[in-house]
Amino acid sequence: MSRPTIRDVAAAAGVSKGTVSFVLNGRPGVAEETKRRILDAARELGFTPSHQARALSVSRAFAVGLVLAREPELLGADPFFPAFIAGVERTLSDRGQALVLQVVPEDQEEAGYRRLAGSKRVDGVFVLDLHVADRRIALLEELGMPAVTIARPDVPSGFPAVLVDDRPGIIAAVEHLAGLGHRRIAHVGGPAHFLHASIRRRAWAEAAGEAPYVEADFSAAGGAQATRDLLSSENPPTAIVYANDLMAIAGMAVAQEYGVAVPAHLSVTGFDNTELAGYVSPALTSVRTDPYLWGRKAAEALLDLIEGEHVPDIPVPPAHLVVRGSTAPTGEKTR
Amino acid sequence: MSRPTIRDVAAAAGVSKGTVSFVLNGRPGVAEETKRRILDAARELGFTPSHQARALSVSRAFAVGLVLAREPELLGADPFFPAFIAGVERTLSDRGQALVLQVVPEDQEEAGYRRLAGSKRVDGVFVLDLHVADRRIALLEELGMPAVTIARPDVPSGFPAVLVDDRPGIIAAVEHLAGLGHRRIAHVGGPAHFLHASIRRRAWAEAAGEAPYVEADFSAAGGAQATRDLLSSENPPTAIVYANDLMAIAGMAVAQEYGVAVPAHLSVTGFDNTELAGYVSPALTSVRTDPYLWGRKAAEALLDLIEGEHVPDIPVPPAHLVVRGSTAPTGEKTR
DNA sequence: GCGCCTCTTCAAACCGGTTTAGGTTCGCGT
DNA sequence: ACGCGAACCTAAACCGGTTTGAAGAGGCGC
Repeated sequence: MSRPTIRDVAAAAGVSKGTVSFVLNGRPGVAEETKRRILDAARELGFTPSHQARALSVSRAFAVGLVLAREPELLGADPFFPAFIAGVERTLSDRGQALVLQVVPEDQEEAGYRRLAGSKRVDGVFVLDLHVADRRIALLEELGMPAVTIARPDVPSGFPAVLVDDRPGIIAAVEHLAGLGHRRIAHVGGPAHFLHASIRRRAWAEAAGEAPYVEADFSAAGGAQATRDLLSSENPPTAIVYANDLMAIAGMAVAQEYGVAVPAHLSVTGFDNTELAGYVSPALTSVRTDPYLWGRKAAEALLDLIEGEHVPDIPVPPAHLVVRGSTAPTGEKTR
Repeated sequence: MSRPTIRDVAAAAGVSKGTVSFVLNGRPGVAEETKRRILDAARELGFTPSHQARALSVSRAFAVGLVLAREPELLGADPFFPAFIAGVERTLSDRGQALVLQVVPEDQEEAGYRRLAGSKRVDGVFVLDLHVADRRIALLEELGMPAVTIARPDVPSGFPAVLVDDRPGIIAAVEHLAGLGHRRIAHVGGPAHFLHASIRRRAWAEAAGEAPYVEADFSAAGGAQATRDLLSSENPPTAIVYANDLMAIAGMAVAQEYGVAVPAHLSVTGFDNTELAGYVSPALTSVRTDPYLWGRKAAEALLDLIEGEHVPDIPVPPAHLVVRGSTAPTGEKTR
């Protein structure tokens, strides 16, 4: 026999479908005795409401969407997504919702959102990796799709946002280096069109003053190349603040290759505080972020928004510097 | 105005809902002229069929599920999932299906599958990280849920499987090391209850003969600890074959800390060939796998299976050794 | 005994598709 | 002129829930 339907439960309990529906949704107006009979019958039959049928009648998908617009290889290296997704899921599964993923090539992000919205597969979406003037915001507004973004303070996004502030982390890194005597503190950033990359860069620029900047792409290869550029320049920096750990680790390898000792001749900081940061040599000073928490918060906000509540922006604790062995005073010529 | 329904299209084209449905699904028996009129009307109105309604009437979810049972932190470090998921998505989006993710604590994996199956949210699932005697197989059979596994040759899983053979990669690594003169080639493996970990271990054991083995957990911390154990043992190995890159990289850092030069005094190999492998110092010799491809193949198999086709197991090209700087002849006492 | 109110339950409509069992219409053979 | 089959299309049932309007039952005051 196939799965029991609400009709079977109704028949077993000797009532109508409507009454069963009322009981199962905890609505008032059903006699205690009847309620009990229905619940017993439902348990007896092992009834689980059909998600599809419910979705159709209340026109909700009971799912939210996430569009990942990165090349597969890069995705694998980025510790952000899995942690963020885990956080999202944490909230969603508590609330009986599902997460629908959509991985698309970087240039087809809009199509991804359209697809999710067009077929009403999801009730809302997350918007990650905000761009500087992000077209997705307008698109989603046009589609009437609820959304929550991971945004930065002072950059209105038009939707409720989890406000992540990268600046304190970057500033802490720069100040930590400055405190160690560094004066030429370079920065290897991410693609400038990403809001987070540009904000990290700006924070660095304000704290570090005049110093070399290289734009890379968050990949190890990009970090390595950027480091080569910096180290082979006329007046190489004594410290480099990287926009993520991956580039920083690749950068340390390049330094080694160039015979530049870390941290004796070059101090290095990362960003993300990936697990590996603590297990490379020297261990990487990095900025700790908490994508798992962001995921949880973002999902809560999105679900509330979908249910029609008014959702304010949600600030999360600022990033925090974790000092390890890759940073040291300048001039220390040990080794 | 809200989204147009099939009824609106029918009215606009002056036909019945049924006819519209026929045309939109490309079924024969509709006059060319009518077909054209209907398609025009649909385009005109910007009609997109409601996924929910279709799902209800044909009782399909048009989605497949993936249960990730790992702790969030570990998830972030594992390059496998994102790449696998990207591959899956590649196939799915071509075929109009969606991917529903479910992230659960490691001990609640079964509940995750039950949840996906119970509400008919998905038409099929992937089973990853097979265990040695995996209870999920029986569970899914009981639930009547189509599934595709990522399995290993000679280990029947009861469902169609993408057959990934890790052995050639491990054997190549060991033979490469043996060819360089190594005789004590240790292995740092993953948790023994994972099929892939136990198979890698067995392949290593057969190729390397008597040599130290340490079980770790695929994490950097675990890899570091295992390496400490090996290096501080009475008769330390001259080479270590790690079951993944993360542990290998952490291991290299430990070696450095112990004053054991890689590759001069210790050769090291990883597994996965993550991007970072090429950008640490020395660059890590590793075994290249292709989770993106596995994802694509697995998704194709799963969709075919759901449509009732008979699906054979799918072998994929074996893993391949990528030699880099972390391996060198024994006895080379350079530096 | 009657009207009225409250409490409980039911039947039916609805969500937006797919599918099936019939109708029409038309051309054609005889 | 008639019967018949093919081609085309429609109406209605169905998927499995939710929601609404109304009906029935019982209790109360007068």
